[in-house]
Amino acid sequence: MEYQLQNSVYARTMATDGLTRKGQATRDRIVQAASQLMLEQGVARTTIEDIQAAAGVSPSQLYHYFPGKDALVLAVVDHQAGQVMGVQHQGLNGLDDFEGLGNWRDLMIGILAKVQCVGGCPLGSLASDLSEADPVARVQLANAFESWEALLRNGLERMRDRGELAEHADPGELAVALLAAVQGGLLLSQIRRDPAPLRVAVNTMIEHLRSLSSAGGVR
Amino acid sequence: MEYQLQNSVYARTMATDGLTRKGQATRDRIVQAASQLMLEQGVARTTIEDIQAAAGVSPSQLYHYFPGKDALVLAVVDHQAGQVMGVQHQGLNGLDDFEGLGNWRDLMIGILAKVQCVGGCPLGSLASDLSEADPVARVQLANAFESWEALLRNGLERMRDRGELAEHADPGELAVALLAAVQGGLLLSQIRRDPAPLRVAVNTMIEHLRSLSSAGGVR
DNA sequence: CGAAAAATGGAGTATCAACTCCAAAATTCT
DNA sequence: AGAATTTTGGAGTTGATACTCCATTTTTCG
Repeated sequence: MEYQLQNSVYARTMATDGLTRKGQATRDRIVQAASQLMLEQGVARTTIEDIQAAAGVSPSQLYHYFPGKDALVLAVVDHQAGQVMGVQHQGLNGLDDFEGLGNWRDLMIGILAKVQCVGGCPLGSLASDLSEADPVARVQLANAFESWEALLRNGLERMRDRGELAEHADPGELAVALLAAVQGGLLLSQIRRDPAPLRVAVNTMIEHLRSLSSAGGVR
Repeated sequence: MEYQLQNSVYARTMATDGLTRKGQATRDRIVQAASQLMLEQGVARTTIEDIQAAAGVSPSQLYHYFPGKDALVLAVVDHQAGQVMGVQHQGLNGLDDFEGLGNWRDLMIGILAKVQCVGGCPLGSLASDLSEADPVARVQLANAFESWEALLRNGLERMRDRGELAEHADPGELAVALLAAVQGGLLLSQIRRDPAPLRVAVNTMIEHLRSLSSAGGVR
């Protein structure tokens, strides 16, 4: 089963209907191009002209689908949230043991290596870029991280219910710590151009969870 | 003893001499203003004019001290690295037990709360902002993180030598994980405007270290 | 088919942002 | 003091960038 954003903030914010199939395709092409460029060079450094060229559209087309750059940025945030949550859903869906946790880690490291650590986390980069510049985007990103955290928390709760984690383990706090390890690890990996920091950060958190397993971890 | 950057990359890169006392003051004012603005709104969104206004200098003054924006950005990176390392040195200097680790955590949380989570980590924000846009700045930031990591590693090694950590604990990996927890926690705190994520992320890592204490942690 | 709606092409504009230039004032040094 | 050097003021230039406008083509739908 493919993951899908059921309640796109953007869809709620902005009319997506009244668009023909061709129109949808053009709009998608714009969002796609904008997302990649903004991930690679930052939001402010990405010009409308860059996006036009990459998407192969004219100015009038872009402004036909988006009132301005700000609106396009929100669409990009939405798109990247969907992408990231798709991967996380894939990696965390039905997670209930340490093997699943290892697969999730490997999934992320694989993706990071594939892009050679360029861009870091699409959500994390946008968050850092937009937190102080665009209050609307900040809230939207905060919600995306909330969902991500919930996904982790649910998985950890399943592990606890299943007896893989001790009773006194706090899935809520552990989810936050795990998410922070991922984000911090990705940032360090991005700046060092080396997947190792992400791997070490996540592995260390997994080790911590093991020490909280009902068995008491390896001693 | 006050912490001081002994080998400023900028100092090595750029002549700082031939400057009169007044000149130094003006230059410092520019770097100071640029650092704050770039932290608050990002590098690309901060205009030279913004900086001129905030520092109270004319265009010719700014270009008298810096060949262009890129050079100023490098000076800002250098300045922020010095600021952050100053705090970290203060928090980690002579660290050799869990009490010190708690003080270090409280120091960071206190600073974060003081600015109401705006801007996040000066180094982390610059790293995310410049990693893909400015290769020179990226290397400079990578070096700063390297120093930070070394500071952590040294502290953890002292703890291990002192018997606070088990023999098999790996200070190198734990330092990376701790740094990632700080960075990830700061990012989440910035986007949620709440110091809790940083606190939880760091506390979880400290808990992990406790589970690696020779005593075997609280059970 | 044919009218209405949607999509597109492309030239054009107004503003902003980085940077330049040169003369004048302040400071340093002998 | 006085020459050399550093610092400063501020108008001006060049190019980039977000956005507009309107005519034309394409698609939808009764």
